[in-house]
Amino acid sequence: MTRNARTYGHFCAVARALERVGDRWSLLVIRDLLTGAKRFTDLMERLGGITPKTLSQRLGELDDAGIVETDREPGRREVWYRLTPAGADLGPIVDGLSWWGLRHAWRWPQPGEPLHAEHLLRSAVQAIGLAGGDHQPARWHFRLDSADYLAESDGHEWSVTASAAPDADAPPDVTVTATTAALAALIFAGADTGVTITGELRAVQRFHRLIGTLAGVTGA
Amino acid sequence: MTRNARTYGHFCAVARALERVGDRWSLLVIRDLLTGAKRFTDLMERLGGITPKTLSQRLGELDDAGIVETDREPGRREVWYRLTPAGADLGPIVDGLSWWGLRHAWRWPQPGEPLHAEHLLRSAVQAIGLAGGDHQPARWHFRLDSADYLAESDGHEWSVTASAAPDADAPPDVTVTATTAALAALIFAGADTGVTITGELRAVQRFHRLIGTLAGVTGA
DNA sequence: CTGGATCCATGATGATACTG
DNA sequence: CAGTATCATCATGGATCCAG
Repeated sequence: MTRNARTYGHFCAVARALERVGDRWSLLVIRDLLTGAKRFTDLMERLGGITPKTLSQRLGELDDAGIVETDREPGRREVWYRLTPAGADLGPIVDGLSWWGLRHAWRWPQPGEPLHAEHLLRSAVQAIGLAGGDHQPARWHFRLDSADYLAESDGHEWSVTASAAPDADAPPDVTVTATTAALAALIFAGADTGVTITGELRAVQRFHRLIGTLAGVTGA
Repeated sequence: MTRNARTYGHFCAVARALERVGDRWSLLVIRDLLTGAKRFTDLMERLGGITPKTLSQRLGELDDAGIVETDREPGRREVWYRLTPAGADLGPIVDGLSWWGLRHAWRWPQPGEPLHAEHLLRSAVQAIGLAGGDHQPARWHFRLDSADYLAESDGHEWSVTASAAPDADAPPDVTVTATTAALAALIFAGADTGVTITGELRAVQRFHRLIGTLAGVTGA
């Protein structure tokens, strides 16, 4: 096993935290689990560039640290990884990094740089929050490249959930159907080709108003 | 030079941020600059365990990234490093890590683990905030191992500043004189041997009440 | 097919010593 | 005081392979 037990040797809570989540890739694994439980290959797909060895190692370390739970059921092939409550408490830190990255480390997509729906949605809702938003609840259902996502606001904070099939008990305000690339074009360039938005007129208008804020934030 | 230009290749603000501050030691350098500008050797002392080579490399990368500013004056030996506004914007992330570390990654001091006054004060004020505090402004002057620190609250957020000589225009509510080890003993074990606290009675009582919260937080 | 493990190359970090 | 230089070690990346 020989788990990475490198420490900083500081009696300091920041150093203690970084001993658990400061390794390369760790916070990105947590980022992708914040939108819901995933399998090894789901994570491999989102974490483009990670090697299976490193992912396996990180999941093991995060499990040891009580941040990730491994769900293996006898007779089931799939292994699901999910955040523990302690792992979910890292949400504000990931959001903070997203906020800072949007403010100070923005870069347009590089050639050949893969774009994942979840990462796009995270940036988008972060930008809405950064721009002030409108402090109203919202419930937006996205169907991108045949996968479902839910972006919702309680009027205060936004969150993104993956694999959220529409729920009859809590219908979305708007439903957006597109490819991830088409949604990116809408958000960054205002081009709505290939994007279908349904919902009540006012809700759709509000969606357009709020989603338009990302270009402004990054252009500043 | 050959600066570390490793990227994640994700079109994602979190990954963009981690490309700049995700390397080992980077956020600890930022942690120590958040309390004020420092020299190379000041940082070496606080970052126990870092090698001069790594510190030099990190400072160069953070300077390139616009997070740290290097202040060299001709004819002066000292080089001062300070955070830029973009660097100061990382404060909430460091505070978030401190909060999480206090909650989920606490460990009592290991044998031989050095304890730095700044790190102790950061944990202490973080714990006060975690425990709820009392949302009153405060201004506490510490003189620990012959160095000055100021912990202050605007009633909402706490901050720590190093090398803050007492300011006649804004006198502190309480003044605490001790060694770092003695203050740690007060905070963690309630032992006030070797700690001198001066100020108005009510302010001193409040200090004792608030500083007593850390043991409770970590014991939970 | 998913969920990894293994081997090797490379690059980042650590330890120690030394210098302008 | 503010770093560099050198060498050793460890973590990560890339490719391939394997078991259920």
